[in-house]
Amino acid sequence: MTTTKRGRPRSFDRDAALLQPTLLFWQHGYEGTSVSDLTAAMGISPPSLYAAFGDKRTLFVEVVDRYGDTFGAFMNKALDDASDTRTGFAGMLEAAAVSYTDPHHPAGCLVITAATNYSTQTADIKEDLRERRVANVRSFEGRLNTARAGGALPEGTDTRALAVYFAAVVQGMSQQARDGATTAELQQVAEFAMAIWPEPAP
Amino acid sequence: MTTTKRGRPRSFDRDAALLQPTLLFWQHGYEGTSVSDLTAAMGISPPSLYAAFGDKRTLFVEVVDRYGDTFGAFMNKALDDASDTRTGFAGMLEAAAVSYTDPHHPAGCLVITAATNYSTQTADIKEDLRERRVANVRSFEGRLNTARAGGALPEGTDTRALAVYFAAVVQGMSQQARDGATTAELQQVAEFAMAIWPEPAP
DNA sequence: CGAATTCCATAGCGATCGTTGTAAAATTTC
DNA sequence: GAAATTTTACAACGATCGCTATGGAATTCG
Repeated sequence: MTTTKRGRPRSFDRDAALLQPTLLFWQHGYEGTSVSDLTAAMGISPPSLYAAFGDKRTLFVEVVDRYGDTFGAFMNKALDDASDTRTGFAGMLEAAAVSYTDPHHPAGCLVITAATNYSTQTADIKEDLRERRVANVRSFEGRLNTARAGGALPEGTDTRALAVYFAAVVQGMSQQARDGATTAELQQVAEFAMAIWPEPAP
Repeated sequence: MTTTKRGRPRSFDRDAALLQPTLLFWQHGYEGTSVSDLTAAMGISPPSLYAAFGDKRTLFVEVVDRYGDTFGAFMNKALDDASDTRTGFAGMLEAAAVSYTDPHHPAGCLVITAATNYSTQTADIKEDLRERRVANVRSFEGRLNTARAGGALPEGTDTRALAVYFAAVVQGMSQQARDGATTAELQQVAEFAMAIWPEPAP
């Protein structure tokens, strides 16, 4: 028994409209993007934005969540799909090199760059993104632990340090992409970074 | 024939007063730091700040210049002081691990983080910092070229890619420091990163 | 001393920030 | 068609932004 929704219908596709805020927050960050910028890019008025998405913070969090499921999904996908942990990390770095320099969207990673500058009022936003990055490092560490337990890494491997290393490389690639590095340059960086991986036991 | 300056003397030490803006911009970034934040931390009123330092942009640029000569000087110092290029880069990464996690000042590097989020009005500020980072990559590349010419690196070494790699590692370490990585963890990252260096000819 | 000069704090400028009150427009229900 | 409901655009809210006009306080010169 579903009845059609009453009242004036929304004049825009809520889901499709999320793309513009994503691109703006990605390029300029949370504080660098004003509500006026958002409404202008989306072609709607402020009350429509607030009715559909809540306030600026709520919209931002929804954008970040969605980013993780779309533009940012390559990371876990590469790690999950690989046959072994080593090629998983190698594929993840390679995918980052391509994604971070894709000309169809802003350079780098939204989660890394969108809230590095923050006033006192927006400290919770930067904290939200920080926690996501920290969780990602821990995810790396977990995968490396599994690999070590399975014999794919030497017993004494410091998986924590290795996880921080890979996270740093990814974040450095994001920064380099924003500074103008090319896809080929970042692919070289990705390849260089894998030199750290301990030789597989023969 | 120097005559004493007339008029009411300045009530604060201009040079010493620069530290507070440095720490604020370092922690919160250009747009995340308001003039009100600055004057409150410096203990002076807005007209005093504008008379002594010009507008917010001018103050920021002076802060960045000064940062390069003080907190950020470790980088070129480590590279310059080393006996060979390899230990130079190793020492630079090691110094970054220590400096970026020094509890006496904000984590990470001001040049990397202080203007990643920017509105249309402050695009020139982010561009200024970007150019400084790009210049730094080129400086890396120049040092690596010298090393290759001197036989310290194999003839076929892609020094450009290697420079981008080291820049990415440094920037990733800065990000990790801001996210809470410890000195020891970053020192491990620095050590890992040097695994890329080609074996010296015997 | 008075005059000139320089810096100080108060207070407020216009612009923009994120957000919302109001009322008209557009739809479904009855 | 009338009532109910939801979205729309216009306009404006208080707060904060970067910045400055004004006038008093503190110093040196003559």
